Amino acid sequence: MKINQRHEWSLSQDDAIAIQEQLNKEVITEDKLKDKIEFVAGVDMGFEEDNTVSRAAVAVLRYSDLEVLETSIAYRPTTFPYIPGFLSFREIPAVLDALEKLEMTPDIILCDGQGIAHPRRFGIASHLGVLLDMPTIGVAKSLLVGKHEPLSEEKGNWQPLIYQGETVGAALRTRTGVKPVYISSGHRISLETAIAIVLHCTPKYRLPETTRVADKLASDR
DNA sequence: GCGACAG
DNA sequence: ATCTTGTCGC
Repeated sequence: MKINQRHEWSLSQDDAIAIQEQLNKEVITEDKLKDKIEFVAGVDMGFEEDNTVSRAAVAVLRYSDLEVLETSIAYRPTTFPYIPGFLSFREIPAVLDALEKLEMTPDIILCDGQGIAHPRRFGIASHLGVLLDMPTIGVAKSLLVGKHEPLSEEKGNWQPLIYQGETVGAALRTRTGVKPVYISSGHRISLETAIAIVLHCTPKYRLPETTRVADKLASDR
């Protein structure tokens, strides 16, 4: 798919904050996606050579039956350290490379990490969504900000994730008796729709099939 | 100043 | 994220 760059990536932390505070104004947390989703993509990141090389893997699945349709992998020198709150500056460059290699254009992307459940409401899912102007969902394995009431053990149950008095996402049980996952709108999607889509993509395990497939193809080297 | 802190 | 064996449980 085609990618249009909107800003560079070799930045100071202050510049990164400025970009987050500027681009977060463009985030849309209402449903603005195709009526019928056909293709869902998932991304997985990895690091090699003592973290000097970033690896991004993308998998595109058919939404209806979650069959894998296309995958791609991209390698790129790592240029930004891991700093909580700035994950996108470390991971998105390689992700864009991998997406660019794709023949297909997915209708929505599930990202590892937060969407608007972020100190400046601009986690990696929102950043990627705004850059591509396409729907994205943040699916994180742990919390960056916010808290929530305890949720029951059954799959499908969720509790709003509250941060600074606002609902910024949800703690969602994707599998009975297993640790929840943290969902938040990335871009062009509501929390309710995001939860429904994540549950659809998570028929069996804790994490969506999209990210599991991307995970696997990257480690099967 | 003291903790918390996506991957 | 990554380094790593066996082990508990459905």
